[in-house]
Amino acid sequence: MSVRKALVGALPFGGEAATNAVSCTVVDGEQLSPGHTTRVVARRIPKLTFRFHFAMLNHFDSVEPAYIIADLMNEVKEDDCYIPTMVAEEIAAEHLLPGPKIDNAGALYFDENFDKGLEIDDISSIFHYGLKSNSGGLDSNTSGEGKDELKCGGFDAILHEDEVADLRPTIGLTTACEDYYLDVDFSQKVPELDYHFCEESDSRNSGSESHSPGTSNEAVREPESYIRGPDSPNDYYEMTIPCESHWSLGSTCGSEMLVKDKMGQKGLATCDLKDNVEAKPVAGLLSSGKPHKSEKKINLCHGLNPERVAWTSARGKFDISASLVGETVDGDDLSMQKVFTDISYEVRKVGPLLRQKRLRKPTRRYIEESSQLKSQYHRVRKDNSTSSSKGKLLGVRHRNKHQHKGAKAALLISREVSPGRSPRPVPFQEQDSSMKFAGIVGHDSDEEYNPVGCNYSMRTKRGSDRRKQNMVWTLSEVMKLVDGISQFGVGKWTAIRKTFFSSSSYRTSLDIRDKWRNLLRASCMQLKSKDEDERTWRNGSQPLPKALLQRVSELASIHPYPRCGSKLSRTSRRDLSVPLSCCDNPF
DNA sequence: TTTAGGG
DNA sequence: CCCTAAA
Repeated sequence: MSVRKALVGALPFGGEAATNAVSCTVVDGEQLSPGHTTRVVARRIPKLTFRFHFAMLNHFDSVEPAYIIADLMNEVKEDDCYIPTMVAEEIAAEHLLPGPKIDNAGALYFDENFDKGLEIDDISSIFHYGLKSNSGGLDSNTSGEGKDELKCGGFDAILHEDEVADLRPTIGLTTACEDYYLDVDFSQKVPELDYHFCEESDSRNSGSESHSPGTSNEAVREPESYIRGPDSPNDYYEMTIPCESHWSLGSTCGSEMLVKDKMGQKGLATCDLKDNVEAKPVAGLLSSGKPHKSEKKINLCHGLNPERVAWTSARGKFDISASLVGETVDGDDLSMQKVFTDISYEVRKVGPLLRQKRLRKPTRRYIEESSQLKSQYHRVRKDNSTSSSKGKLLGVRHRNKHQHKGAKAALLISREVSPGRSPRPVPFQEQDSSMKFAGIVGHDSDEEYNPVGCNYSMRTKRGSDRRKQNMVWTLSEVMKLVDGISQFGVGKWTAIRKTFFSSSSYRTSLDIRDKWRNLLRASCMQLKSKDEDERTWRNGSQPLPKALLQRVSELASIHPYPRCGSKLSRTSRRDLSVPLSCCDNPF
């Protein structure tokens, strides 16, 4: 049996990818890394199918996608197994098959016949221009014969149907999926799933109607697509895309190229298999139905960023089948929206991830920013609910908060919904100094605090929305802090937070500790200058009651702050003209 | 992950 | 309020 090699795509391990005609399910848990091989199960599925892990989308450093260069057999039968070869070499565009036309600038053009190749009858030609397994370069042989470099010795390790079914549940298993459909009736979901196509692949695939957009098969599909966040970040999901993918990216890794979808819309795309994928549609590249007037920019990165991209491929090039951007909503919740607006797909919760990696909790800043974006996003959705959902593009910008190692990636998602609407997230209405008095009301109702509301202040610098929050400490909060100190002592900030600030999620243990340190200085200062306590509250805040500060001093003597010596006293000496060391032993 | 220290 | 180091 002749074995041909084709690029299957980039997968998270444990994932599933598909070419246009053959889906490839990674069935073992080996981490896909360059040079490694893994078993996949090939199926004929007239869809682009891949499975992905939501943690990829949700967390910064969870799963590194891998890239599969699969060796496809000449004639792939259903449930055939083959061994893909993992390669890491770049794929040169000039080695691509003549299917897409390549000009001297490296631009790839896909004409109308491009999608014809999706038909199963043409699979031999699809994968004819495969990749050499060892070199990673494309086999430029055009004789029509594939290489036999990879024997089918792995067939003795063929997984059977039931084993595969563990990874690929049927459509009936959609109970968990329902939670992830947003704002759309469930009846609108796409009923077709890969297993259905598997069973009738031969008959369906031979006809062109199942591969042409706008046909009856396509007409029933719900164009609106979105992905809802997971209830558990360790779950992974399956996304099925009909193979009527309208556009494809070339395979030149690391270089920019011009791509053109079948609708004739062009775009710039940059592919870097290791680091990122960037697609800059020039004019409606990602929206074949309605070209966009304004340019859209989409950055799709994996690695440290929550934006992910999944690939499928055919004919030795990459086809970006879906592009996802992440947006944390509340904590670990996540909301996704695909970049494609003209291809319907659905996301199903499949099951737990094969291998769990360490997850990093999104930073508070990230959560706040994303929730901000979400609120804006929903407003935008509402405003545009009557208009076509097509054409929505996500401009994704990510930035690193610092250039340090570890790169805490914070994500800025700017959405362009219609020309003229600002793509930038609108910060909360900036609060003036009046809010600083709002908290000093004396009643003990911190639950009435709305962290995103009137008491939330955000300092925004032009261009870069730094989320700085100035949550004014209310008197009741200070009292609760004092109570916490008296109960737990100094240093048990988490216990204090959980006990006394459980309703104030915006008060972290670090905030509490910082406040205590400030209270120490304040109480110390008050003791030093008893008669001019008002002067020091020049910042607009009202002074704390002397009794409270007195109690702070008492608690400071009982629970001395650790190492209250050098630096803190120096700053307090500078700022408040009072050495903090006086608080160590006020009595 | 929490705490301490410093800015 | 932020950041990092250290535990």
